[in-house]
Amino acid sequence: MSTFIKESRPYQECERFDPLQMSDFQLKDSQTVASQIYKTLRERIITMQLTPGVTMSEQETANALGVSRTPVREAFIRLSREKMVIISPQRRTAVAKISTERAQQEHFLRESLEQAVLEQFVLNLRPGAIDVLEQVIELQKQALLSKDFAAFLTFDDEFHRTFYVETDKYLCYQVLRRNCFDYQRLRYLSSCSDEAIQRMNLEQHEQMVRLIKERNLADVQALLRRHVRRIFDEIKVLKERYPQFIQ
Amino acid sequence: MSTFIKESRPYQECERFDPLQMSDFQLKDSQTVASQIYKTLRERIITMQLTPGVTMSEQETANALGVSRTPVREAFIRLSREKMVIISPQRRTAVAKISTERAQQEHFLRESLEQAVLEQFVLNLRPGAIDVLEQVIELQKQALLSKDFAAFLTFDDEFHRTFYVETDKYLCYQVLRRNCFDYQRLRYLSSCSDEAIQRMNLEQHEQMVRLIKERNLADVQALLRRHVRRIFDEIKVLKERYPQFIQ
DNA sequence: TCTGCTATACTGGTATACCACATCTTTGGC
DNA sequence: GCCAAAGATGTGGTATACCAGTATAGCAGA
Repeated sequence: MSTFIKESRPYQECERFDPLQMSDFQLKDSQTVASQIYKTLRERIITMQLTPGVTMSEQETANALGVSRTPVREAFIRLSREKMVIISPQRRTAVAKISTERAQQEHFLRESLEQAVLEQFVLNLRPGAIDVLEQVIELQKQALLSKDFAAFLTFDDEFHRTFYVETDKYLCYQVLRRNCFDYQRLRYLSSCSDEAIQRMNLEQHEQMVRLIKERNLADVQALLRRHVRRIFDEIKVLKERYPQFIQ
Repeated sequence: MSTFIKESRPYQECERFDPLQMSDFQLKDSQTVASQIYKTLRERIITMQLTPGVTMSEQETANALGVSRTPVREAFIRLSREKMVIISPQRRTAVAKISTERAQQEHFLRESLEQAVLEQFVLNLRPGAIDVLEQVIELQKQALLSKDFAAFLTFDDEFHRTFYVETDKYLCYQVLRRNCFDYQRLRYLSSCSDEAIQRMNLEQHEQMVRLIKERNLADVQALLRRHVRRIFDEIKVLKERYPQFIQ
């Protein structure tokens, strides 16, 4: 029943989170401190700036950010609920390693949901919806040209998000975002390391738009399946390249 | 962008959570206090013992339970992340009303996922899986005979959970549980008030098992669709019966 | 009776202090 | 040199105190 990961290495050898990484953190008045810390840490974990296995202390993070432990703790609790960090009471808190088992189930969830959403999208196509997709693709092209990989992934998300927005399924999209965390990290590892993958991603998006224009539901669903499953062909490669991150 | 619900009534008229309801709460050493409070409140909200709209104070809850505000606050934060309560900073915290919009999207999520899981279940039917389903149905029958409605709903969940367990999709099941909260509350309101609905539920389960035995995927998926959509035929009735709970 | 001001009580957000417990380090015996 | 016991250190969990902002009630003036 215990939820924490037993580390074979002694704690003293565990890599620790370097608080200096947070030096550019600036507090805004418009949100609660806890919420800002949560978002910052989440972003840094997904983009692998905080790598899996790294130990994070509530106290150290609070010191580095110049706030008390309370809001930091609230942020940690949120992260642990979403399995981004593993809290071992009285022991330590660490960034969770990427679980391929988890990523596969997250993928299953995403594929099942997005197939259904895509069906609704194609069957009730709103005038102008295609334009939105094509605009996003244009932004992706520009990001690719300027080699801004982070922006490219943001627009990739935006492309898929459009299906949910247009079919009034935005809450479903949020559930997906909050629960497909290991899948996202794998995707980040994969895309950022290889420009060819991003180009293929872009081509598939363009092909999807063409098929949607033709109202070709069967083919667009098949393409989406291949599109989101791509990451699994690369898991083996990623596992060899980043064995310390993936379990 | 604001997430809190504007109440038209002055706060003084808002119904408040009666701490005496928690008088049977007993602390166990095996879990953290925060976790126990969370589970207790969650259970009471889902089973409508804590009704939508009721105001809950961190301090009052802490007093009633004989603990400090800190673990209570952590429980509240968890609940608010799952949209079970709405925290209005510096104003109040209240049990969220049931949103039909939310329930519909939760239903869409469940239907999309469970259809896919059911397909895997039927295509890779494990010997003994049918037995598990039939055992659960037997338990439901007994609960129905003894008019134990809460137990009936538990076994109903257990029936559907079996599909996820057998197909190694348990993490997907957990995502569903944690995100189909308004759907669950509607189902509770519906089932507990009408024994006929429970009988129909049971019959549909039996029919599903028969179709699964025949490996009749198309019909069992169609039946599942009708099965989980049943609740939506009743929303109008529920909305008239409990206008104060549903928005 | 109505309106607007103000004092007060109360809310949730944050800071701080303390605790039990896991781990690490030192120590003292052989 | 080894190893176990004892103390030191650090962790997350909990309790308490304080803060800024909000709602309420009561009062003052019309």
